[in-house]
Order: sequence, then structure tokens, then C-alpha cells
Amino acid sequence: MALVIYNSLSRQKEVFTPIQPGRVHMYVCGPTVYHDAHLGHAKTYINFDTVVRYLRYRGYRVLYVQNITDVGHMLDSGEDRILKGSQREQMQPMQLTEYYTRRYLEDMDRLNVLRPDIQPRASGHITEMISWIQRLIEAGYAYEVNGSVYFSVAKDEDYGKLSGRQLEDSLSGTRVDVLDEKRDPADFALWKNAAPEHILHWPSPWGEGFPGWHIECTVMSTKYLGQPFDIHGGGVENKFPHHESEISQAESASGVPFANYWMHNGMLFIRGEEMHKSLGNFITLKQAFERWDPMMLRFFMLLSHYRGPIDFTEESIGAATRGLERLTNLWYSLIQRLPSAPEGEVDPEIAKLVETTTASVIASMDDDFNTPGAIAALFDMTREMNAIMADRDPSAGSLELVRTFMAGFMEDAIGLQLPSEDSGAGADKAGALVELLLETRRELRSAKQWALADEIRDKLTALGIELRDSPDGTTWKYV
RNA sequence: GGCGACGUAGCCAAGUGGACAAGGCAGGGGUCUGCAAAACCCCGAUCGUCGGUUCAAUUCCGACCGUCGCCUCCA
Repeated sequence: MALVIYNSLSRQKEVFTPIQPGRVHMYVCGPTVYHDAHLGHAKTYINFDTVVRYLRYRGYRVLYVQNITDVGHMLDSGEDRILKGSQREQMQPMQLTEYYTRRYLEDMDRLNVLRPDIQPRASGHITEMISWIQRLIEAGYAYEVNGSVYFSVAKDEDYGKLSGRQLEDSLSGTRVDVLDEKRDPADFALWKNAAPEHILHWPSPWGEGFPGWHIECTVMSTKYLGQPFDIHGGGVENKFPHHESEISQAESASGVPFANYWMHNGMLFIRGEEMHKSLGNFITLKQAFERWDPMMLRFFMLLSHYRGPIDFTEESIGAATRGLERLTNLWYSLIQRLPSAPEGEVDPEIAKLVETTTASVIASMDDDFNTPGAIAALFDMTREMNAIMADRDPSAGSLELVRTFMAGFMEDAIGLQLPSEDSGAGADKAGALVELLLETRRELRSAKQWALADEIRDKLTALGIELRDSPDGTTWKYV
């Protein structure tokens, strides 16, 4: 059984073979930090976080690098987004990028996205970018015009191998305004001459300027991961021109392959439309967290395969909420039963169940990180485990087997944080008060004072505390 | 115009050249319970359309229809 990854370069699934056995060097394009992260960022970084987590779960040592883009890149309008943002927020450019970098990391933390091992900033790698550009010029792949440097696409026979595009293809019908200083309209900027009013600029052999967009990823990935490295990830929307250009720059300068496996994840839509400020459907994560639990959002993202698109609608998110509850209900049942569970042998049926579920989730995840398949196996296990617990009182060892599996797979491998084990068990003062009320209610119930007992339950429910009566007593949890 | 992806039950969503096409949500019927909640059991699909390859296709190939992305420094 081997891990298989869909490689965008070959357009097929391939058995994953890392360059160094047992180690994975992986890079994912990071955000441009000029405003708050949105739901689209959540999908992308949850998708790749899950890849990293699963690889580690499978025993690989992963070195994960993700950049922060904090240098100004020019928009078509001639404006620079970071510059624009700093005017909007009345901040210095580097203050602005620092501010949004921190907010981005906060959001990712809440989504249980592990921080990359190295998070290099573009502004800290200008020197390396300049050297790389010089190498390209020396090798004849780039040329300077008026203080700007362009990559000559025609010089690279392989240009287009990732996106499957021929050079001529993109010429007609494109809305790109062709800069006449380029030799070929398809050429892209490695370095741009900065106009005097442009605040973000650095000295270079070609005068004051700032780097082109693609070069930073080429430079920072290879600096920390070597060349070639194993996996390069990013959103499909960046396949062309960004990733295509990264490859071209990297391989032209050195003659060495850039990255062995390219992974692209699908986009997120809001009610069928791409998120756009102009469409008024732009949802930042800060806004989303006010309405939806971050773990639920993560679960929602994992319910679809990473390569496919996701349509974010009220209905689909609601269905995901109740699905996750089903899983966490099992978790609650386990931790509430454990303290009073009988000693004894491990229940053979439960041992078998954990074994087949483990095999099943690994088989799914090994097949190009099929999280929906793995989650389906978790639901299967949940149903069977609930049935077993309704039928008999399994030993503590049996319950612990399931608990350990859930913690290991759900929390570590796919990053779904389960409720902490003391919630609902009365570890805090509020919990002790709830226990007190439950004691009173128990007495009311044994006296068949239903009206009063139900009133306590209803009022607790209104406070976000859900009761559940069973023959063995009443359990409760925060919802 | 070029390149690419996708179309599976009311909704979401896996998957396979052949013996019953996962799973979740919603819905219906039951069991349990003082009631509720949770849980368990039962109920649902000629896999976009039309051709082709094959003993056999939802799965492979082609055409068409539809939706979407990229070619605009959007994750």
C-alpha cells in the first residue's frame, strides 16, 4: 500500500517517492498580506495543512515552507495593493504587512492549521532575488529595459508544461495590456523599475525597483528546500501564470528540475460565485468565526476532496454542522463512560472495528488525500460503536482503544480538534453548578415532578447546556 | 478564441470495467424514553445527453449540452 498523489505536472496520480527516504520538502504559496484572510484562504491552507499532517501521521519528517508576500506588486490600475492598503489604514507599508500577517496567523491558529516550519517574507529575500535574476540574465533568459528586467518566455522550450498552454494560445483574446518595452508580450517581469512616488523599492544593479511576483516563490522555496524539492502546492487559480513562471525561472537558471510533485487545490465559491469584493460576497475569516465554529468550518472543507471546488451555502454548512456533532457525540459518550467503565478484556468486536476503520481511513488518505472517504469511514465506525454501546457496557480498555484512535486520526492526521476531555464533566465552577442543578432535577424526576424537571432542562438548554437522560443517569455538554 | 476542470439521489459528496453505486444532511416509518434530546433499525439513484469499444460501462473513447476556472499579481 503506497501513498499516491495527483501530480498536476503529469495530470495523473503517481506513487509518492520523496527525494530523501522518509523526508518531505514541501512549499505552498502563501498570502499577500494587505487585508484580512477570507474563506478562500481557509480552504487552501486547511487543504495543505491536512497534507502536511497526514504525511507526518504516516511517519514522514516534513519540512514545510510557506511564504508571506509583503512586497508591493503592481495592479493593472498601476496601483500597488500594499501601498493602497497602507493609505487606507493610515499605516506604513511594513506596519501594514506586519499587522495583517499577525491577523492571518491568528485566523489559521483558530482553524487548527499548523504554522509552517519556515515562513519567509519576500521583503527579506530581495538580495537573493537579485542574484537569481542576474543568473537568468547571464544565462540569456532575461533582459533589461529601462531599469526593468523581463524573463524571455520564448527562450524556455518548456514554458507551458504545467498549464498545458502554448505560447500563441494566450495571445488572442487576452486582456493583458502589452507593455511595449517587452520583447514579447508573453514575457513577464522579474524586476520592475520603481516610479519616484513608489514607496516600496530597493536598490539593484538596474536601479531602484521592486521584484516581480513570481520570483519570490522560486527563490524562497529553493533557498530552504533545495532544488529539486518534493511538493509544491497552491491554488488552481495560480497555475498560470504564477506557477508556470516559477518553474521556468527555476529550471532555466539552473538546469535542474524545480519541484517533483505539483498539487493544486480547488476554489471556494459563495452560492456559486467566486468571492469578490465587487460582488459583495466577500467573507473574511474574522466575520465567519462570529457565525460558525472554526472546527466546523474545517470539517466542512474536509468534507470535499481538496482538488474539487466547494460551494459555500447556508444549507451545506448546516448539514456539516450536524454531521460533526454526530462524531463529537461519540467522543462525548466515550469520555463520559470511561471513568465508570468496567475492567476486563478488550471487546473483540471493538478491537476489530478499530482495526478495520484504521485500515479504511489510511486507504482513503493514501489515495490522494481523500478526506471525504476517510470521514465516511469515521461515520461507519460511529454508527457501529453507538450500536455496541447501546447493547452492552464495553470495558475501559475497549473504549480507550476507540478514544485513542479518534484522537490520533482526527486530531493529528486531519486536524479536527475534539472537545477537551473535561468539558461536560464538571471540572470548572460552572460545571459544578450544573451538577448541583442536575442533582435537584434528579430528585424532582424521581418524585415525578415532570413540569419542574423539564423547566430546568429547558432553561439550561437556553443557556447552551444540553442534557441527555439515559437509564444510567443524565449527562450534559456545552453546545 | 486558447488551455483546463467538473456534471452521481431533495441537498452535500466519495467511488468502481461486471454480482448490493460509500457516507452525511433533510424527509418518511419504527424501537428506546414520563416527555425531550441522543442513539439504533428500515425506506431513496436506470450515475448530464447521444454514439463507440467490450461478453459487460456510471466507470474507457468521441461528440454534444450545461456549469465553472485560468489566459487580469485573486488562496
